[in-house]
Amino acid sequence: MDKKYTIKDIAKMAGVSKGTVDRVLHNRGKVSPTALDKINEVLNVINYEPNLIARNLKNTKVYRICVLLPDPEIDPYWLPCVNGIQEAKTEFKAYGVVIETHYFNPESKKSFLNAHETILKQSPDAVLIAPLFHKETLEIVKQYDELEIIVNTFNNQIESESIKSFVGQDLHKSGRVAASLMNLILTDGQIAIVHIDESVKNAVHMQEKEKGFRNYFDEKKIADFSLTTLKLKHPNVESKFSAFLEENPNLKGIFITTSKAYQIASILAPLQNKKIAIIGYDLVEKNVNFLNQGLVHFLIHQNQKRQAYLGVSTLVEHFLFRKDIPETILLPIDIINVENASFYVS
Amino acid sequence: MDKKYTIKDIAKMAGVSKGTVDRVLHNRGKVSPTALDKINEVLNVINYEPNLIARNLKNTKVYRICVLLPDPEIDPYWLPCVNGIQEAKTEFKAYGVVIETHYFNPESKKSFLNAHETILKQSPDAVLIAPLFHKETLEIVKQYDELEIIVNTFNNQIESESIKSFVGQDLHKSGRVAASLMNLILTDGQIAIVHIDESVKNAVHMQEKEKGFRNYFDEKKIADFSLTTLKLKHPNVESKFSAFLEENPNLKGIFITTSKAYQIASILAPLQNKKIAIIGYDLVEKNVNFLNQGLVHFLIHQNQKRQAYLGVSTLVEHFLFRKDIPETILLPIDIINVENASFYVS
DNA sequence: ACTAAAAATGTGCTCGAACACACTAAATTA
DNA sequence: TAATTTAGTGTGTTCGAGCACATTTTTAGT
Repeated sequence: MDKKYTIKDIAKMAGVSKGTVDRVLHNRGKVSPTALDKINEVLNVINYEPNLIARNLKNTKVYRICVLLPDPEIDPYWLPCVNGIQEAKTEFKAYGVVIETHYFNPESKKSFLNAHETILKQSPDAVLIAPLFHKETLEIVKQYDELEIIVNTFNNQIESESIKSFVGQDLHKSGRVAASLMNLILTDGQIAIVHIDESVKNAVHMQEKEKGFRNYFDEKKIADFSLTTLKLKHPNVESKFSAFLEENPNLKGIFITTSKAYQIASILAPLQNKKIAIIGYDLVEKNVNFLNQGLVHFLIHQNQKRQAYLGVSTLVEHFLFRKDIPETILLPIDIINVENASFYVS
Repeated sequence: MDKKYTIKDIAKMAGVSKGTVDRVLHNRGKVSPTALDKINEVLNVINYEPNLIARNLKNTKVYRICVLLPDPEIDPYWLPCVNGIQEAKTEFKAYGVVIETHYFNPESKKSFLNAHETILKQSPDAVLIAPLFHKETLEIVKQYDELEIIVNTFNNQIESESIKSFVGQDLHKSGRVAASLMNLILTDGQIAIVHIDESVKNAVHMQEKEKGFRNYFDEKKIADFSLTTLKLKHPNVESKFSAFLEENPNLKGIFITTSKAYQIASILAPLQNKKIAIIGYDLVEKNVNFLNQGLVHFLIHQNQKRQAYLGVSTLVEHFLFRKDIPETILLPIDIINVENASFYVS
C-alpha cells in the first residue's frame, strides 16, 4: 500500500502507453472513453502520487521571487527578515529558485515606489512585500496583478483582492497579551501606552495593539488602572517623555507598541527611585540588553524572521509542489522575559 | 555568478568528458595528473553545486526511519509527536523516505525492549527514540551502533557516544522560567514543587526542572518564599494532595513539573476561597481548559511536535542532502497564558 | 471505396548526477 | 616483439515526469 507507482506502472496496468496516462492525468484531451475508463479504473485502485523530484528535474524554469522590505540599516527591526530570506534562499537554490531582496527607506514612499519599479524590471514570478504604505501598496499591487505576478504580504496586513497571502500576527491579541502581563506585574495605578515612531507609517499597527491592550482591561472591568496614550516622535522622544514623567509622578507601567522600548528604558535607567514596569516589542539588541538589566520586564516577539521565511517558502512550495498558498498565517505571540530570551535570539 | 553549472559544463570547460569530472568530484581514482589539474582549475573558478534533485532522482534507495515513542493513548503528552512525525512523513515521502512509528508502554521497560526488537527486524537506516529508560536505552543504542544504525533522541537527554543527536529543551532553564513567572504572580509565601507521575521514569526530567526552579529563588536571594517538594503518584494523587493542602493552609503557589497540572487544578477548582497560583507544563487539552478558566496561570510549552519533527527531519536531510546532524537542538521555552494559548495548540 | 482530415495512441527525448561498461593508449611481462 | 595487464578516458543508460512529435486508427466526405 505504500508502494510508489510511476506513470509507467499505470500504463502497464491499464494496457496503454505512458503518453495516454499522461494525457488523462493532466486532462489534455484526445483520449478515447475506453482508454479513459481503463486508466481511471487503475487510478481508483492505486494511489498515484507523482514523483516531485522527477517533475522538478525536468522543469528547468527559474522561478524569480522578489522581496520588498525596509532597509534594515535604517530600522534594525527588519534585520531578522534578512536571515529568514537567506535561509529560504539557500534551501531552495537547488530547485532553481532565485530570491532577490530590494530595500526601501521606511520613511519614504518615493523610495518604496522606486524599489517597486526596479522589481518590475526583473519581471518576477512573485513578490513578497512588507506593505508599510497603504495607498501606495494598493497601487503597486494592482500593477502586479495585471502582470499576473503573485503578491504575498507580511508584517502589515492590507486588504486587497490582489493579495494572495498574509503572514503576521494578530495585533489586537498581542496587545491583549501585553495587557495580561502588565496586569500581572501591577495591581493598580497609571499605565502609559506609548507609541514611538519616526513617522506615521505604523499607525494602524500601533493602534491595533493599543486597542487590544485597552480591550483587556475594559473586559476585566478593573477600575484600578488608568490608561494614558502618549505619542512620541523623533527627535523629541526624550524631552517629551521626560516632561510626561514629571507630569505623571505616579506612573506605574509603560507599554511601548513599537520596537523602541529601549529608548524609554534608557531614559528611565538613571532614575533609580522609579519602579516602572516596561513591556515592549521585539528582540532587537538594545531591547534585550535592557531585558537582561531588569529594566524591561517583558518583550513580545513578533518573529519577523519566520514571517519572512514563511512568506517566501509558501510561494516556492506553490511553484514547485503546487501547494495552495494559505490566505493567512498568524504566528504565535511569543512572551519573552529575561529567562527565556536567549532561545529566541537568532 | 549565480549561474548553475552542471557536470557537463565543467567537462566542456576543462576539455574532458563528464566521466572524468565525475571521478574527480567523488575522487574515485583513475585520473591523470593533467586532467586533474585542468578540472581543479575550473572548479576553483566556478562554484559547482550538484543538483540535489537530479542526485535524488537517480538514488532509488528507500530510507527507513523508525520512531520509538510512548503510546499516546496511555499518555496524551506524546500525542503532538505523532503529528510532527506525520508532517515529516508526508513532506519526505516523495524522496523515498519511509517513516514507521512504534509505540511502547511508558510504564513498561519490557514493552520498550519489545518494540526495539520489532524495529531491529525492519533493519532501518536510523531510529529516533524517546529514551525514557536510561539503562535500557544504553543497551539498545549499543546494538544499533553495532549495526551502523544512526540513533537520534528527543525529549529526554541521555549521554552516550553512540547517540548522534538530541532534540529537546534545557530543563534547568525551563524551571527557572517557571520560577520567574511565579515570582511575578506572588511576592511571598509558600510554594510547592509538585512531581506527579505514574512511575519514576521521568525522575531526571522532574529533578532538573526543580533544580532550575529553586536555583532561581536562591540566586535572587528572596527569603520571602519557602519551597516545599511534594511527590505524588497515581492513585493517591488526590488524597495525598488534599492532605498536603490541609497541612499547609498558607500555600500560595504550585509548580507542577509534569503535564499533569490539571489533576491539581481539578482538586482546587471547588475550593473557591483558595487563591493559589498554578504553573505547569504542556498544552494538553485538560491543562488548556483550566488555563481558560483562570485556574492555571501559566503553562510552559515543550513543543513536542516540533521536537519529533526535527528529530526526523535532521535524519532525512542527512541522508538526502548529506547535511550534518546537529549534536544538540534546544528548542525555545515558550511561555503560555490564556491570551496566547490558542496560537500554540495544534 | 477511397481519400483526407481528425482523433487517438505510442515513441522518444530531455532534465543532471551517478555509475557501469566499453574503449584507447601506455606499461609491463613473457 | 607479441601478449596482456592497467591506467586513463569516454560513452551510454538509468531514475520519472512531461511534452513534442511520429504513427496508427477512426471518422467524415466525396
